[in-house]
Amino acid sequence: MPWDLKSDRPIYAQLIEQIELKICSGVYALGSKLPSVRELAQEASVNPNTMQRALAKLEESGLVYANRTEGRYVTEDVEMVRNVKNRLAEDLIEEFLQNMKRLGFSEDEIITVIKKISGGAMNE
Amino acid sequence: MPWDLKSDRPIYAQLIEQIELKICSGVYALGSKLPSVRELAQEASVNPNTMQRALAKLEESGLVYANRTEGRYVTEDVEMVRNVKNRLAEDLIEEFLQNMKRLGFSEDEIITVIKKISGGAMNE
DNA sequence: ATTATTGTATTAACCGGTTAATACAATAAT
DNA sequence: ATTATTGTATTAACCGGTTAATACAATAAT
Repeated sequence: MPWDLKSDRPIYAQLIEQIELKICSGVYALGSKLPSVRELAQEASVNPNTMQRALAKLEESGLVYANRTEGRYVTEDVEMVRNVKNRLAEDLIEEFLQNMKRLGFSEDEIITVIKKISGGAMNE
Repeated sequence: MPWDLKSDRPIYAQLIEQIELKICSGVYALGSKLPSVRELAQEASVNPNTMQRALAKLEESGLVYANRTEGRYVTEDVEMVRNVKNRLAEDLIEEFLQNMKRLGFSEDEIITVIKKISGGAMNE
């Protein structure tokens, strides 16, 4: 899974999202050790400072924690990860519905169209 | 409908989207005259240059056109607007599905959750 | 003991989007 | 004819995110 960063938004914010996603989806398991700042930065092709900034924010929110010279770990708090996952999902859904409605789609139409597309060639 | 611009992405890009939305949803009707650059800029609380930039881009794509000193108009091309609307909807859906899947939701789960939320207190 | 790797911090340069101020030609409105 | 409004253009300043280079203390690995 590539990091696919777009240039139309601050990179550090995108990094936060991507890491949250990886934690929620299990790519980075609960309690597991994260790659080092420098490794992650190289992986994502960004400056270590930028990655550091993203990680610091994630630390604020409690999703990861750092042991000074040992490395960084994903929280063991299952509840917290579940909450983050739910929050992310709700945000995605609300924003999506809002935009579709602005485009002039009704809720029924939205569901119909999603079924059609998600059944189709979407999967890659 | 306010312009609700966020600071985490280039404003001109957001302006383009918002104007596209307003055209697709009929707030700015086909062939109708748009407010002047200065008016629009004031409405959206941005610098006229920034609004001008967004409009210039929309002009490139053909969705609006300018008559030098007369003002700016929405295209009369129904087909074009329909296409834009479909493209915007598809983009929204694809991005949404992609993100939800990354979070670990299956297509069935997505539809279930959308039904639940869209039936609920979403509407404002 | 020495070395390599960890997170962390600092400073300066860079870069693109945004604002600000201003000007101009064309023309609709008066 | 004069005036106001239109889109358009230009230049400089500003600002926040990003990069770059570098350094440091702590400690795991050797």
